[in-house]
Amino acid sequence: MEMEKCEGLKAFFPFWEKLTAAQKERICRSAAETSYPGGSFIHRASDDCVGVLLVQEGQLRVYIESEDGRDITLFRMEEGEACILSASCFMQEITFEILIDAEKDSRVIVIPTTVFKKLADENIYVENFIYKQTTERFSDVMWTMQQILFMSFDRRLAVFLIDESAKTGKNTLVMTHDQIAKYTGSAREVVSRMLKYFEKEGMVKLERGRVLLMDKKRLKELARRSAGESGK
Amino acid sequence: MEMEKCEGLKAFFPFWEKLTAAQKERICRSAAETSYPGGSFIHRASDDCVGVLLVQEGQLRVYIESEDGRDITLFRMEEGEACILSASCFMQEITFEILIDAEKDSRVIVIPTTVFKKLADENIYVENFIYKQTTERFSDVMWTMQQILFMSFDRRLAVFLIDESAKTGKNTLVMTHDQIAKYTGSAREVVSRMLKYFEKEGMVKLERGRVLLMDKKRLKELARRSAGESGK
DNA sequence: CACAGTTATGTGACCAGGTTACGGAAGAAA
DNA sequence: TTTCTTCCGTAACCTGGTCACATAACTGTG
Repeated sequence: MEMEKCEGLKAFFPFWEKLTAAQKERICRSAAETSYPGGSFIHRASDDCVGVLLVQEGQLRVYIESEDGRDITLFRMEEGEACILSASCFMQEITFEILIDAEKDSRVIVIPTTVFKKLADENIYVENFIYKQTTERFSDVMWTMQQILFMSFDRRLAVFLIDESAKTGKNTLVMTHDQIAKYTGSAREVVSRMLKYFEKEGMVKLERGRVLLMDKKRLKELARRSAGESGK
Repeated sequence: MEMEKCEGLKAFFPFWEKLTAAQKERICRSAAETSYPGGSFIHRASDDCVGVLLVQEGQLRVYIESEDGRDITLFRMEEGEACILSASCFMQEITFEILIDAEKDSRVIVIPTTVFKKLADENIYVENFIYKQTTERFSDVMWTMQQILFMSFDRRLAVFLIDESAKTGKNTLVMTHDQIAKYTGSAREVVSRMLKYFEKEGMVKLERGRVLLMDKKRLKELARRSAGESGK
């Protein structure tokens, strides 16, 4: 059992072979599997700092929050990904606060911050892995920011619908306007307004809790179109 | 001479003592000092990828650009700082494009990307330094993004004026509305509009190419005020 | 100094999209 | 059914970014 869990860890950690037997043992014994129901709150850096999260199943949403409670999704984590930022409290280099929700029912292996910190202090390869991962997330965040800062909302929404459809392999997206707003860094009303317009144009069909993509070709065009071009 | 240059490098690189003599020699010989006049363009990741920049004197502006030419300042680099992102092309983890300008006349030591990449491949401490630095920049960028995404513009501008005054130690900021717009991620007209309002309220005085802070106390209040509070 | 050229600023009109404040419809629970 | 909850629709409004153009302040030149 224990051995099996350890085998699982290997896939997440390229530094695995650089660890001593004792270190492997330590990380292995501290790793605990936890389940979070969809919609539940997992983490706020400043209070708990849960530790490194290894997503076994489900999906997490990593976001930032303003003083007055608005939030913006930085990126999402899926099965097979390791989230280091949830242990950001032990990196002095990280000075911003991130929050994490479970979006779907999720099963996650948690390695406590303290254990991971000790490992990072002992082993440069572990430390390096952490910062390298963080750099990858940096790129994800920059992608998101460029979307929000530079793209008009119609295009951004089209990009989102197309991406989501590609990811799930389906033409029916099961999500609320509110969720879409969070993913696209907008507001629910704005999403509703634009989706209504898309529907009027025949590109989508709306149902409660669902968006059906009716004309992916046109949506893709809209998504591709550079900022300057007209709607013609 | 050569030795002196090397001594200078030490201060930038905490991994210095982990290098072999040959490695020190290599980095030292490849390091070249270049001067850029204020306002000049230094770097675009996709074309040149100059390498690691060590700012000896002056100030650089690191920014991203949209397809239609709008740009947003991510952070600025000052004397004594090392810019790794200008060598981002050798990190696969970095997938976004950054650009760099000299803001003031600047003197910079450039270490070519190839040399640094080789070093990073050979020495885990060098690689680790790179990713750690990048993580620091990540934090800078998140600070900027939170300002842009969450703060109302009057507050953001007040924060900028106060910060700038603290940094230079003067109450007269020598910069144009256009520059301020770039730093605050806004547009020139918007800056002019708001500065005019600040002037009407007696908080600043405007001259061509200058902003004089007349009532720092009120500006600080404005900067501190959380999103929800009123102007009262 | 007169003049042109360049850079910096001022301003009104407009527009996209975020915010507020509702009302109403679709499901779920009782 | 009735009630509750979640989700969606919509109008009015506000902020701030965009566009178009005017004006003012410096700079260099003859």
